[in-house]
This record gives sequence, structure tokens and C-alpha cells, in this order.
Amino acid sequence: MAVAPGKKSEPTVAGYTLDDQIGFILRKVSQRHTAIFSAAFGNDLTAPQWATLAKLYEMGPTSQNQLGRLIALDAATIKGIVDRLSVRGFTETSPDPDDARRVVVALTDAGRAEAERGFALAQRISDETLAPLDATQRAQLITLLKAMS
Amino acid sequence: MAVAPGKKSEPTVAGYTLDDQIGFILRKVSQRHTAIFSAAFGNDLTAPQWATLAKLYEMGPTSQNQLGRLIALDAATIKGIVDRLSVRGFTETSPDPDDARRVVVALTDAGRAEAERGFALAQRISDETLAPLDATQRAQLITLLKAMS
DNA sequence: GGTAGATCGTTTGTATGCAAATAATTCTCC
DNA sequence: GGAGAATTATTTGCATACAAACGATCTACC
Repeated sequence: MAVAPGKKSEPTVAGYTLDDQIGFILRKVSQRHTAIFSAAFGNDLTAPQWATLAKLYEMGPTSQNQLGRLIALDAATIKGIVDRLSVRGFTETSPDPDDARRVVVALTDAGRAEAERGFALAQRISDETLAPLDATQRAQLITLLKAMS
Repeated sequence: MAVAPGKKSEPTVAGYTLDDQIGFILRKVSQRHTAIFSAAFGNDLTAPQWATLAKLYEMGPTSQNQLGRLIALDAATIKGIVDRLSVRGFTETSPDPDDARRVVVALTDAGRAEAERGFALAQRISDETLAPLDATQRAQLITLLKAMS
């Protein structure tokens, strides 16, 4: 017998088990992270919005598409996020004097303050997400995931 | 000096580096998986749609919310997915005779055929997603992620 | 200097995800 | 057996994601 009966609980075709697939597990882990994130930031910021503020804080004013590339958001998605952040006064956009195609995105004072307030929260979110793992496992996980990104 | 200048490339506040955060890395890894998935399945099925067919194949007819719970999709999301799969003839729904609240979701013959065709593709997608890692690393990663889900 | 190709940003359409509110039904427990 | 609580499904609203098509602008290269 190739498979011990009654031991594993999810038999399918040719040994494929949805619950063991990397894509399925990734989605569940991401869901848990999202839940932790919104418990910490509340309705204030979503994870992509936080990424946008944090990266702008780090890089200074950046063209919209370039900003999206830095945080892995495509042109359509970063536009929506910047629009919403701008409506709320965290970012502002202006034409690039050197390139009429470009829109430069910058933090407002309120956006800078929000970013500075966010770093502590964001750190806590990462810690809580990784809480089931010890320090060695955390380092392993990050290394393995980075190899796959 | 606490931090070697010029060594790390992403200095921010209090040592927080967006690019090293678990949430950010998870999003990028998920993006890569999504790209691999749609390259394999084309416009045929999305990952949640595949999860739905695969789980139905495994479990047989299941109430809609229960099905969603098994694959980590909330009631609103599983409804949309089942609706779309039903329009395309892969699933069908019927009232549960034992509980008037429930809707039972089942595979059609076409859905069963699609599922059987999909297992090989899905296996390939998982392999390709994990391709940067060797067998030991793959097992480690899956173990660590499962501990976090 | 002029054009072909690349880049930038926008828009549209579709598909998750998730929160919140609602109606219908079932369950619990006194 | 009946009221209150829980469950099931639906609907609405909002926020990512991503593909595709588009016009405007820039760059490369002849």
C-alpha cells in the first residue's frame, strides 16, 4: 500500500492535497497577517497604504510608477492608493518639471507624522505575525521567503 | 556607530525596514505564485476557483459556507466564486432538504473533469513556485508557514 | 531632426477579500 | 413549546490586484 489509510485526512488524486500546497498556505498566512494588521492600524491604514507611506518616508518624493515598483504595486493599483492617501491628506502629487509624463508623489506633514507614528505599530505587527516562531525559525522563514520572491 | 553606513540600503526609523517585514515579503511571494498560477491555468481558473473545485472533488457536495470555511474564504467571497463557477457549468447549487438555510454546492460532470485535469497543473504550479528551494528547504518552509496559519 | 520604440500615467473591467447589515431558519435551554 | 441566541446565506460598500487598451511624452538611434 502506497499511502497509510486513516493517517492523512485529505486524500485526493495522485496524492495532491490542497491543504499542503504552498499557494493555499500562503493565502492563509497572508489572511492572518491582514487580520493582525487591521487590528493594530484599525481603519487608519491598510497594509499597501502603510507600505506607500513607509517607502515615501524612506525615499522622499518619488514618481508614482517608480513608487509602485519599489513596493510591488502595479500602475493601476498604486494610483488608487495614492488617490486615497491624497484625499485624506497624507500625500500630495505634483507634475515633474523634468518629465511631463511623470507625477511626483510626496508626503505631506500629516503623512510624515502618520509614518512616524506607524513604525512602532508596524514593528509590533511583524512581531505578532511571527509570534508562533522562535528567533531562529523567524530568520529561516524570512530567508526562505526572500529566495522565492 | 550602531549601523554600518552604506552596508544596508534601506535605513528608516528605528531600524524598521519595509523590505524585510514578513507582510511585505508575503505579498511579493504571493504575487509570484499568482503569476505562476495564471501562466499555467491561463484564463481558465483562478487560484480560489481551483481551491473550490479541488475541495469539492475531495469532499463531495458541501454547504456553501462550510465549503468556504474549508478553503478559508468568507461567506461573501465563496458566494461570488460559486456563482461564477456555476455560470460556467463547473458547479451547481441546490437547497438542502434537511436545512432550509443551506445551499448545497456540488461539482457537475464538467466540474469533475476540470478538477481531474487540474491536479497535474496544480502540482506543477506548486513545484515551480518552490523551484528556488531544495527539498529540505521546501519542507522547512511549509512547516514554518503552517505554524503561522 | 525625426521617427520608432519605450515609458508614464489613466481608465475600464473583472476577481478576490473583508466588514457590516439583513432576513430566514435552526438550535438551546429553560 | 417558545424566546433568545446562533447559523446560513445574501447584499452592499470599499480596497486591493491585475490585464488590457489608450494618449502623451521621452529616448535612442539613424
